[in-house]
Amino acid sequence: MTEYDPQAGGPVYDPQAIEAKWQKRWAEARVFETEMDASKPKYYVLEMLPYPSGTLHMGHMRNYAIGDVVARVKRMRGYNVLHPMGWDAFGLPAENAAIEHNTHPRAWTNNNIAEFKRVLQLFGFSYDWRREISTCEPEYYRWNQWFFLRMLERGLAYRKKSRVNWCPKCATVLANEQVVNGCCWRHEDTPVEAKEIEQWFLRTTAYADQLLEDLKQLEGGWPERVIAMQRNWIGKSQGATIQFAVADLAGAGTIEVFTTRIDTIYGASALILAPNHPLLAKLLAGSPARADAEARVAKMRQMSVKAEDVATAEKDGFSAGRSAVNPFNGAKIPIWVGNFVLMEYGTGAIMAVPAHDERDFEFAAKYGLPKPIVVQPREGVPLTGSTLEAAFTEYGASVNSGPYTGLESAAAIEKMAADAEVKGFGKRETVFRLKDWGISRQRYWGTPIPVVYCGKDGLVPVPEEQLPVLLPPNPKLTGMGESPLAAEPSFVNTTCPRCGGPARRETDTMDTFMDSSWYFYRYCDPHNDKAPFDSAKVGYWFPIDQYIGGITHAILHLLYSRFFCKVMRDLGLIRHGEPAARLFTQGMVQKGGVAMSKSRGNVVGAEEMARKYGCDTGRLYTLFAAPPEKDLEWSAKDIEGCSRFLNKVFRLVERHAAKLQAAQPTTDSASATEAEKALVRKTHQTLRRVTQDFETRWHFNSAIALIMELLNDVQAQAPLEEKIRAGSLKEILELMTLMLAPMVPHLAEELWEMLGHANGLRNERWPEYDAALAKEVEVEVVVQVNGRVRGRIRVAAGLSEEEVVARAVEEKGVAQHLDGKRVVKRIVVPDKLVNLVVA
RNA sequence: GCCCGGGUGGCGGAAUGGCAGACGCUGAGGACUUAAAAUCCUCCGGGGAUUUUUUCCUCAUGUGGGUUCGACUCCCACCCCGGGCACCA
Repeated sequence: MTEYDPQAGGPVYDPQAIEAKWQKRWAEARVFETEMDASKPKYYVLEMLPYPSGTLHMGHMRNYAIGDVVARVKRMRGYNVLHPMGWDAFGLPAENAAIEHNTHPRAWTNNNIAEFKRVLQLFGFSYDWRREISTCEPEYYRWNQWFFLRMLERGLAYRKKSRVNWCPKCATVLANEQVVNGCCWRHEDTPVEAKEIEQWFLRTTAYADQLLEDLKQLEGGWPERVIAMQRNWIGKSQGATIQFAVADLAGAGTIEVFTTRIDTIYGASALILAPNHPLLAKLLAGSPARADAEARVAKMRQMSVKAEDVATAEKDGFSAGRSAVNPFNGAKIPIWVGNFVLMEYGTGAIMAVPAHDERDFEFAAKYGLPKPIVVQPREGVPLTGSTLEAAFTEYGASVNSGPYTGLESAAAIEKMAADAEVKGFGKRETVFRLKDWGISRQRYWGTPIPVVYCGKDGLVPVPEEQLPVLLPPNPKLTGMGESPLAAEPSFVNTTCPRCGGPARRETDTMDTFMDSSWYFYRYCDPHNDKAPFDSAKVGYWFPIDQYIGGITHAILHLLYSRFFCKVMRDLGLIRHGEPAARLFTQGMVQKGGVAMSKSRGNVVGAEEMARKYGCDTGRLYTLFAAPPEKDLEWSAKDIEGCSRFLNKVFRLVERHAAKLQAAQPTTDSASATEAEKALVRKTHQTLRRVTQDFETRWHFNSAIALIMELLNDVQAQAPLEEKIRAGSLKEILELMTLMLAPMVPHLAEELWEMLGHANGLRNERWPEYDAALAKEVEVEVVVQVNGRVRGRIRVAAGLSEEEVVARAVEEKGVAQHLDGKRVVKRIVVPDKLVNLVVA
């Protein structure tokens, strides 16, 4: 590794040689392989598993660098650390790439995995590679199928028709993300249609309340915004459902309406149904407006289901020609159909209260419906029908509301809901925004859904002993039409497990979020072929102590994982109710203001950086350039600075190492010079603050800055060998090395060896700072007059208040500002500051 | 519209009620060198005064108020930027 540098007269820092050397030693000594060990506290640190997509760039690298620092610090702290890595290997990009390059998704995926793994290993991340998993392997996905069957047994998996985005040219379902400006992403002139097709769903709504409630357990451990986003997504509303009888139509029954503002029901001037409301056909039967109405409904149904299109669409509606009866006062109100009423939420019908709801106001204004006022603001100008310019949606006092007139809104809601229950035309209800999780995908590269359809027995689950249902090896992939599995007769045609007769397999595959919902349990027991995992092993390692990943997964992956966790707990497989005690969402690495990604073509390859500067420098850069939770803009110049720093550290140690190898580190300061004492003090102060930054704040950027400062202080003491005795210098350099070890592990190992240690860092513990050595003997105290800095004095640490003030008032700049004035108050912060308040 | 973040030099950022701008980058000047690279040293928020390589004053952390001896930090209101959800009844 050591080339001779004629200028410096010694070996130069050669990161590639050092890194290869230590990675080889770590592998030989199996340093990062972990087993259960009851004698140590456990620590499970995990970075979200990557989708292997080609180039491993600095954005990926940052994520793993953060996790690796945590893993290495915890090891130095004496924890038994589980730190695994695997591959989220199924998914659409592999299938599209396979079509484009005329290859097989498996070949494409495995190439990418090999590439990712090679680069991760080049960076020396401290993974236990024996635990590696790949979700596209049958040994893994058979357990997706197993979980699916367990959910099917419990009624948590079911089939239903649902409204989806449909491209008529592709003849397939599109994800919301694949709808661009209302059209198919591949056929930009083809509007996406809303279509109802049969799909598999997982009943996430069965856990809506728990998913919401348990967020409280995560407070403090998860970022607030992730908790807020999940709460938002689950969207709990409490209210009441009210039954409105249909007037003048025998046998039409009642229309159910959900409302959170039952107190405004006396102001309802219409009922509005969703265009696909099941009762609509009955209401329109025999009506003269029927043909026209059906055409309008058909048009409304074609509207895109994309959220922002729906939100901005103009309100549209028509009268159904019928009326309903307000159960509170018997008033007849007309029934309308409106495009803004969603069948998917609540009951698919609303009561329109134009005076007290913005949407209803807009609808009523367009169609000339009355806007009776039934709530008045508690203060300010009362509302009148002629001056009402916008809906008043706040709480106030009920008016024109029969027996409830005069009640405050909250009291009216309570009383009216209770009365509705007593009288039997309504009940209190809680509604969630969360929908069941649609998992069917008409794609090849995913887990086959393990059910068959038999002409005689109907839907039959594949028996557990027949798992895995394997993907057919050589599919015809076109990216069009239904699932590629449907075109494989050898896959589709099977026998019914129940009657032995001919049957068809389900040809849809599972959403790949299934794969990533439970992968972290598999790491605990990756080669189990009898069960997804051994509960005892998971019991030892779980919950994940620290989960690290991008904010992009704040809802989908993390919500599905939480759902799986609760289902698994109810299946008796695990005992905990939340998968991860702490979550950290790191910022993205950007270039040109946008996240690095292959599709944008703005990636800076991690390998390229490792070749140019060494992987330790690459790691240090991502840790130093910004606090880990913030986005960071890639800078080629800043990484140069990090490289300079590590070079300086290397040269410093290299220059003195030979003389220090035999020395004993010493903390004896009796005969030390002032410079030496100051440097030892600085070292221990740095250690104290770096320890804090690692343990409690994760301010790696500040920790690195502190070590840089220490290095600058050491270098300011030239010539070092004259000013600092060998024992002290060794102590200083060793502590510096240990502090750097979690962030630049290869260089730290090399420095440690240069300092005379033969056994590497693997058994070294994180050092404790020495409070006595860190203590300042002399401090600079700031002197303020009326809160403004007027001078600084150097005094012995711990000097009494009286003495400090006595010294302070003598200070030239201070005295000048005190001249002729009376000190009315003085504030003394020991060893820090004096503030004299003068009148 | 609702819910989260966030606004500090030329740039990334530091400072968790006590010296605003640590540390790094960029830039300027210098040393070494035949030269370059590397390395090392000095300076680097604005305005002003001054006895001008000195000493000091003053303004400055999105804006305006407030609390406090003291506010980048806490409170209130507003502006701007980023993200999430969005006819959710």
